[in-house]
Amino acid sequence: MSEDAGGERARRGSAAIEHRSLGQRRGRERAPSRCQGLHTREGRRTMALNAKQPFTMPAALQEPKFSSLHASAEAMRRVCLPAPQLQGNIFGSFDESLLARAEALAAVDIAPHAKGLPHHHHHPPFKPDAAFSAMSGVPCAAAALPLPAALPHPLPHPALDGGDLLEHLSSPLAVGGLPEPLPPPLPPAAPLALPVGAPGGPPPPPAAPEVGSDPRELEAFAERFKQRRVRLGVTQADVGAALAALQLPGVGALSQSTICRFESLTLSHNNMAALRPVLQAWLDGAEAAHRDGAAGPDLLPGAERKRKRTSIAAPEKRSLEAFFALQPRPSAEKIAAIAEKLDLKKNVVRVWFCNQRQKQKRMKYSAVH
DNA sequence: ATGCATGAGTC
DNA sequence: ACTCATGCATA
Repeated sequence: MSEDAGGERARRGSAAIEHRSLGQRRGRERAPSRCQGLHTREGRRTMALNAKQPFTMPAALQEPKFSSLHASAEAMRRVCLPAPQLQGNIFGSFDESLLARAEALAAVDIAPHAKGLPHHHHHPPFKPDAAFSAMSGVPCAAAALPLPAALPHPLPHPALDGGDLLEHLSSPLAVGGLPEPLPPPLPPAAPLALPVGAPGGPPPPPAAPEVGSDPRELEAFAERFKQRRVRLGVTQADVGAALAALQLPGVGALSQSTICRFESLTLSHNNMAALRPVLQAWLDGAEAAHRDGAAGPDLLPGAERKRKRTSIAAPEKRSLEAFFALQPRPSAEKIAAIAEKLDLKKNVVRVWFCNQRQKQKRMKYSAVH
């Protein structure tokens, strides 16, 4: 988080907004439940290049794999989770108990973490692929997992052990890969706009679906990608913006955030797999252009800032984490109760839980082999 | 690099 | 109301 973090920020402010693309809209606008002071935005491009896209992707990129993989994962989850929460029964119907319990846990959490470090956070040692079973409490036999995933202990049983519940942080960082040592030279030029018809025939048909979705492979690619990007002297934001120039069907620009997450493997497995071919394509083009001596980029700065970000204070956050350990998927009622207890908007709490769940499904350390 | 958020697509 | 892919704002 250093090499480009600094210089990269504050460059462009307009890249991908406004794209409202191709008849994707549905008449489904859910009632915005009394907009509770939610920040609004104007237009957005909202087209996931993931699955379920009516329009087509280039043959090379179009892999039913995504949609089906996605689908099966979802299906699995549904099949595996119907079991009602165990704890819920244990503690009876008293939300009070649950809340009190979690609060107690949160209170006991004497924050022994080094606050000074930019890296806070203690993630429960969730194995990415174990998330599914871990969440149900009743693991549904890893039988059908699309990935080689039979993982051991999902998670210490939540409710019964407040002490270390939030504490343990065994970080078995899988360092498996030993990618090429970082190349020393670093030419300044930054070729961004690649010719649509990339010369030199670098169209590597990622034909084999398995290849693209192998966690190990993705991890290696992400690392390689980053190194080569840096080598080209291109920032994450630049890459995201340049993606639009590729003009791949269904692929517009991406944000610095997404590129960053790709490189750090903090995206879902599906997302990683879907993005890989795209970034591969950009890389190929960029390097080719670089060889041919390309012109510098011309990014136009300027943009207006707006939306304010609500931030949840540490104590509240600790409580939320405790609640989450007890119940990753609280009912609306519980969410409301929690929100009231912590004096947060219900929606904020709801979103927090959603994001938390999403976090668990991320790839990080996917050297599960 | 990440936290909180939006929106489409689903269930 | 949830999941997923994404992004703005910010530490």
